[in-house]
Amino acid sequence: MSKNTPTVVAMHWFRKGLRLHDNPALKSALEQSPQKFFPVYVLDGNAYQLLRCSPLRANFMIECLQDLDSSLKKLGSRLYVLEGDPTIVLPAKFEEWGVTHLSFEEDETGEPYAAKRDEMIVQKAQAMNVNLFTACSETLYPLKDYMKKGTAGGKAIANSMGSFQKLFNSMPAMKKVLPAPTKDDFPDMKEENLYDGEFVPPKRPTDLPWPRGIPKDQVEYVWGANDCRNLTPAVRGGESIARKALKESLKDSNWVATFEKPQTSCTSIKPSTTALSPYLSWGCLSPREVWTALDEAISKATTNGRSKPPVSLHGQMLWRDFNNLMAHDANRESPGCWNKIEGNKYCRNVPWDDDPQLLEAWKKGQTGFPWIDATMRQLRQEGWIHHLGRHAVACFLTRGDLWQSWEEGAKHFEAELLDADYALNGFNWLWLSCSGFFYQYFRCYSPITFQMKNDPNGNYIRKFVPELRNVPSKYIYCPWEAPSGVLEKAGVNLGKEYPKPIVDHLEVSKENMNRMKQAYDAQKKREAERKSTSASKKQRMS
DNA sequence: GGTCCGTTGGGCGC
DNA sequence: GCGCCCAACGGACC
Repeated sequence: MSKNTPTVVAMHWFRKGLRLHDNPALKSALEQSPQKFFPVYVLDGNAYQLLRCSPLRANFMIECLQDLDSSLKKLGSRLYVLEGDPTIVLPAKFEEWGVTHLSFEEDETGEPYAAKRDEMIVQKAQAMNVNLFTACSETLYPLKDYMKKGTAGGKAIANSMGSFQKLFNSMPAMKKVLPAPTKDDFPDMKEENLYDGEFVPPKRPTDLPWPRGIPKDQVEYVWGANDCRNLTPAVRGGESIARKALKESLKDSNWVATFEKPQTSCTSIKPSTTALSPYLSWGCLSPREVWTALDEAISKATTNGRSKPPVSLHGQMLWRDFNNLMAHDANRESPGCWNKIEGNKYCRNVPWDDDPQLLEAWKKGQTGFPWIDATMRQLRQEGWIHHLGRHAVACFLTRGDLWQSWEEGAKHFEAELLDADYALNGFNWLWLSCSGFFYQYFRCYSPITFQMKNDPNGNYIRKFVPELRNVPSKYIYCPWEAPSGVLEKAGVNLGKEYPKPIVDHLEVSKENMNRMKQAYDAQKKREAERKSTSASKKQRMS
């Protein structure tokens, strides 16, 4: 290196996108041929991913960071884990390490914490003459590209799956999947620059920072040393294990080619779907790589049958992009509205009740409806539930039975699901509560009969609600209908070992349909009034 | 204003 | 396992 060559010190900032494969921002930073390279992750207790975060989720994140660190070490590098507010911690490191180039994957959904954070970092980096390299690799296409194409000529952006599919099919060829960097791509860092023993990734949830400015007794989840001891995560975190899982789940090419989501089971003990969603939401897997892997698997299939979007596996990837696009569009007009009722243009305002006891019973799996409770307990136990199970419990909490706000349900899912995803979670809660995108509120999931035909023996309930494991199949979905002798023999006193149903499903679901109709009518009225006011305003002005 | 559609409802009869 | 009705939503398109 000649004396006059300025030193290139690059930093790649991992946030989501916790992977080395198909990581275009990481690649572009390495392409600057840096003399020093710092892959960093910032643990911020106030980040939305940590603020309300179950022990299983915290543990999953730690596994992702540990894996990233060990993969980087194999390439002669390592992960530098910092702690605090990134907008303060990172500029300090720019200074200390002499950073000249910063790369990161863009967050396009407009999630408020990320949006504010990135705006601030970009400002500070520019002020400090740090060159920025960003890339969109969270979705199959950049959301801004969908927006551009989908609103050309003053069109409204696609807001149904059908119209989104048309938009998707009109997009140009997808970007190629990038290989992971190799040892040669990394600079030789002198030992003193590796900061051995410093900035090490957390090993257990208790190593994670607390939210700042929130008293400990008001933090919803306290990460104790033994919190994960009795829990059994559905999947383990990290890019390495994610790549194995991808290969494994797509090896039966006929299964991949004929996959139809509604035909999969939500009462099977092991996931009947790919269960790759946690890897996509944390970015351990690249969506484009999954898409390509699906193409490859299907090309090897020997059956004639081919499932199609929206129910096929490709279709599941499309749903993901569509949901991200909707979150992006909603937040573009009203920042941070996506997981809220207020100000969300895609959300109808339904006057939900606010009953903490009902909400708590739902969260704990103590509603007295065995299948609902089993599903909610699987969520707590494993951090994952089948999509249709999510439908049923979401319907139950909101328009179906308990009439509680979907915002509360969404918060709980965000905290407990390993695959919690800002865009997808918001979309599905809007959908299930009939607040947006889906409006057929007279189609209501039965908390009793919906799964009877798929799991007549109630094995799923027996696993997750062990109090009921000896109840005969005939009554396993509705123990309150069993003669007392039958329950006694099974060792269950309703109201003691297991609760009586907290509502009368037939009664409240009927009632709630009427409330839904009233809410819709009220919304129509409000809209008509708004229209006539704005029309008369216009008239007055002219 | 009419018609058709919307990833995965429930219940009945056949 | 399929077709049909239940009572009836909004939105796109004509």
